[in-house]
Amino acid sequence: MQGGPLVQALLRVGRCLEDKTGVPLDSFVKLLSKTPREEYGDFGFPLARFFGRAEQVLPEVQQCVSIDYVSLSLWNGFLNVKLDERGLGRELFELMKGGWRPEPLKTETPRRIVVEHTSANPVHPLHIGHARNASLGDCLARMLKARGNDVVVRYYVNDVGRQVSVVVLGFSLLGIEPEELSTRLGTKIDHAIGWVYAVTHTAIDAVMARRRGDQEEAERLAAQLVKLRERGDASLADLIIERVSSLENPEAKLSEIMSRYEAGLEPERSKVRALSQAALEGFMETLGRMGIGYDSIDWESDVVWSGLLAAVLSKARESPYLTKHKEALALDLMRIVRERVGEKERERLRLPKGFEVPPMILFRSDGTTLYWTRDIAYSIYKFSDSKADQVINVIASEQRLPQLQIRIALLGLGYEREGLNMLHYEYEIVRLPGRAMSGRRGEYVTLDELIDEAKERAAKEAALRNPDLSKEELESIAEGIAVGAIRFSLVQPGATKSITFDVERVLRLEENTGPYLQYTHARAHNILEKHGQVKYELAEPEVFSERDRRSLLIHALLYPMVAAKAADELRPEDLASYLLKLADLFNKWYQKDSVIREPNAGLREGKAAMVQLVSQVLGSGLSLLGVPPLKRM
RNA sequence: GGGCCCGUAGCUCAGCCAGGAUCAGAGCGUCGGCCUGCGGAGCCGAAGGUCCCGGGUUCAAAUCCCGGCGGGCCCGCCA
Repeated sequence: MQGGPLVQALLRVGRCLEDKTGVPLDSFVKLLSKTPREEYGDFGFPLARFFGRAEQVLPEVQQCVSIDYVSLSLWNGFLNVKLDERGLGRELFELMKGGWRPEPLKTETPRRIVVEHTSANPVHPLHIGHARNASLGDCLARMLKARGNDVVVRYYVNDVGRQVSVVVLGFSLLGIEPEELSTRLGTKIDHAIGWVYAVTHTAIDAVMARRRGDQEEAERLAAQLVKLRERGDASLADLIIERVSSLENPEAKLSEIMSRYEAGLEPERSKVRALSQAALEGFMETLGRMGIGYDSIDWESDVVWSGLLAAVLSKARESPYLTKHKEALALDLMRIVRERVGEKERERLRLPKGFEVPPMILFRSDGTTLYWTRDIAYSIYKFSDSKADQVINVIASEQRLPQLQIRIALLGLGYEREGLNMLHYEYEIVRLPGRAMSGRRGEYVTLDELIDEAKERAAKEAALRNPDLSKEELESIAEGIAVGAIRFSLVQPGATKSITFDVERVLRLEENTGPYLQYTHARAHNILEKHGQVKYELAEPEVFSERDRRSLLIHALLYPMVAAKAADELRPEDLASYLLKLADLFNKWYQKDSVIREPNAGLREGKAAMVQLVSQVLGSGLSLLGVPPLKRM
């Protein structure tokens, strides 16, 4: 029985209601909520808003539902659903005996969905900002998959463009390989690359600032270089700075590397690839620790070299929307909007009314392409390669404009389906106190450091509580707590909230955190461990007459619907708050009622079944959030 | 200047999209309790708020509309 006894019952009510009153099931599910007062029943739906003559049809609906543990009533325009906990319990025990487990309700309209996330540039280590992207993206993918969709997770390696060229230039000025530097600095390779990137980038900017006479800026950058110098190898930093300063035209150097790479010429072709690959391996190691993986790694350079980009560009050249902007070839997006975008499209594109869309420049004057140009081609590829109905791009909201431009460009170039079904899942970036993080200045808190710090704290705490644990067990538990704490803290606030990074907050282990949920799960698991196999046939539904157990039961049984809704609405934060509430109810009950010391066998097995249910819900929900559901901690 | 996001307890935030039935909530912090009970990463209690401000719509507004104010982001031949 999909959804379990409660969700099935509620859906039956919804369907009958749709049948008898025409109120869509969707609206019912959307607006159904817990009642504020017990005497109204358990769930309420504001029926009067949709249907005036409720009194007349109520008996019909009731009869249509015909589930003995469900009764309906009307109050103040609300249709209230009251559950009989004994009937619900009886049904639950029966299901559990048959091996039923709570899981998100499967969708009736499965789609093929691509989720592209993280896609950090291979020029600096992953930092806490990327972690938010990765955590959100991975969580969306998990939820959508569990909902029954066919999900393909992709990572886009941005190895074409200016940024990678900066690192390549930096290494060639140093005359050493990334591996060597990594060894010399004693850091992961992506950290070493990030250091070279920051030093080179800042050195170039400083030189340029000085040359154009911006003394103030030059001094600021010089100060930054001092910091960077201390953080790595001072003599190597000096070498980069010195050689950058002696370059006649650093920009021309970068431009040369870029265009040769785009053209696929050696040695740039091997060099840039190798460097990106090295950084990527560092990323995957970190993401692997976080429990995050991909179905496909897509290289931006492949989009260029495979001819995909050329095909799109030739379309663009023949397009009626081709124009010139500041001497460069561009797409006249405003004209596309005027000619191709109606009210419906405007909404799908999320284009604000009256918004002036700037033209999209397709090429730099040195002939190389811009990232958004390549992104048009890649977008088409994501749809075609995965035969996707929808593509979700998890990208910071600061990129809203270019993302919108890409959607409009797709529309204008004849890729209407792609343009309209591409969703920019926006999230606010993580800020450091007082400032944004900056890869090119080397200002960031790396994810590796954060995990290690969290792990250390967790290990201390876990060792205190579990002196019997082996080193290996402790290690893996601490890692689980660290990952749980970090991921939960990044996914729990709504994606539109900007987060100011605060180590203390992220690593907290108390209520309203990932570890709190993990702890609750471990407690539940512990009871079951001590209790042994649940004997469902002995379980007495009467056990749920007690208030706290009753609310726990009802809340836990709602899980399949909550998880389904969170998935459809792409709102992991809703799942997070639901789980917190469940944990609260569980812990409150736990405090004053014992399972294994319950003398009455019927009640004991009933409670055990309830704990089993809660533990399964927590286990499933935590997995969807990417928080490891630990059994001990 | 234009577009978008955010503004709720000292702090971090939920509720707003789909206005209602004790809707003013949670956590942190503060203060006070609970360790001979299945794990105290827990539980119980107290203090703490003009829901940024001003209008409007409505029988009803934290929620919708308009106008302000404060903070953030974007408006680059960077990504």
